[in-house]
Amino acid sequence: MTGQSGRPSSSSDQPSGSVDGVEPRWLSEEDQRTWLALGSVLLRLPGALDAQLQRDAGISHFEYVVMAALSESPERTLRMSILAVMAESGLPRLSQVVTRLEKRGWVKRSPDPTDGRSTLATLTEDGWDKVVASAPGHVEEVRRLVFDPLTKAQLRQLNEISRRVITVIDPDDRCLR
Amino acid sequence: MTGQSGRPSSSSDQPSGSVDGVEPRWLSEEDQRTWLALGSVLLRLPGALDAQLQRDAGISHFEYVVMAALSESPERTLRMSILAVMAESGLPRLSQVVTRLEKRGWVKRSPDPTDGRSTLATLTEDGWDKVVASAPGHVEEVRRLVFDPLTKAQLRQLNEISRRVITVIDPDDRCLR
DNA sequence: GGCGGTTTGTTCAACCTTTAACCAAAGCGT
DNA sequence: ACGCTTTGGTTAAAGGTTGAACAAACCGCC
Repeated sequence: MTGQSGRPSSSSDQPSGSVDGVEPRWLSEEDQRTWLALGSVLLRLPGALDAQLQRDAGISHFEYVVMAALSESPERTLRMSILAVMAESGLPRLSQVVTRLEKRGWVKRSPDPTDGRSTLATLTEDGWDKVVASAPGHVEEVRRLVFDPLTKAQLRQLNEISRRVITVIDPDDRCLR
Repeated sequence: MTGQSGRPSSSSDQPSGSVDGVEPRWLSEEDQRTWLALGSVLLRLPGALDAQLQRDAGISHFEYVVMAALSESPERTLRMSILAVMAESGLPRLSQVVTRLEKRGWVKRSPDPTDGRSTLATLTEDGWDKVVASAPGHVEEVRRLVFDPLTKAQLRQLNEISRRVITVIDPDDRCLR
């Protein structure tokens, strides 16, 4: 119930005599149901993904994303700022996660020779093994929760729907390529 | 980039000679793009909603949901445990948020006369005013980010898609009614 | 070459969430 | 009525995230 947009069932219901000038366009019954369902997905899908990785691999989804991004980069290395963009997180958050991963021996930091300000994060051999070991289970879960229950047509729609929503939230986004 | 399922571009790529027996079914190129886009929505839509409410009303999305749920209940009152289910949160989280809302004068607690264990949360007059004041802006944002950019057909699909995903995550869910 | 302004990254503090422990009241069998 | 278990809720501690402040290095311009 993230959604349903909590329109209090006021006494002055549908009529257009609002206090502040314009009467808000409330959601229709059907739209409310849609919003309710979407809200639930928004709230639970990330949790479910996290749970699987935590359970089977002992890492958070975010940690996985960071290591996965490194694993696909040349030299398995990325600058912190680039990595932050790819992981859709701020620098502080990334910095602490990398510290955590470094302590576990999966990532190591090194100064960038070409730019004294920036740091390079590199996935270690152990880190690569960790990603390889974790990926199948994670992919399987993604497939089970999202791709298997939907038809091909729905997946195409889901792609287009997501794309449109993102465009509104952040018009200049790298996710659209 | 929550998603893309971080399949490390291994040297042993598509072939089915896996170490642990079964080769995972990787995602197709197109599915990866879909997953990437969905991941971005999962990550940013909640943030965008929170941002709007924080900016315009000074409350979090969760606080709004709690108050909205109360505003639609008889007597504007709900038992904590029921409210927790409706807000899709655990009791501890709810308890602290209600404490916060109580301090702001928007909610008050009272013991349940019919059951000495449980507590009733009631939306005060001020709380009701707060919800009424916040709702239009929130609904407008939901509409702007999700409903306006999508076609009627896409909204129907989105409803069905969400429903299916939730069913897999949590087969016995009250959201389906 | 040196000075201001900007980028990059880390650290610190405040806040929120989650997990576990805890207490009080209710149900329930004897 | 007495214990035992279950349910409802709060509290305490631990972990993670966000925002502000800070240090270091680069860049452009004089």
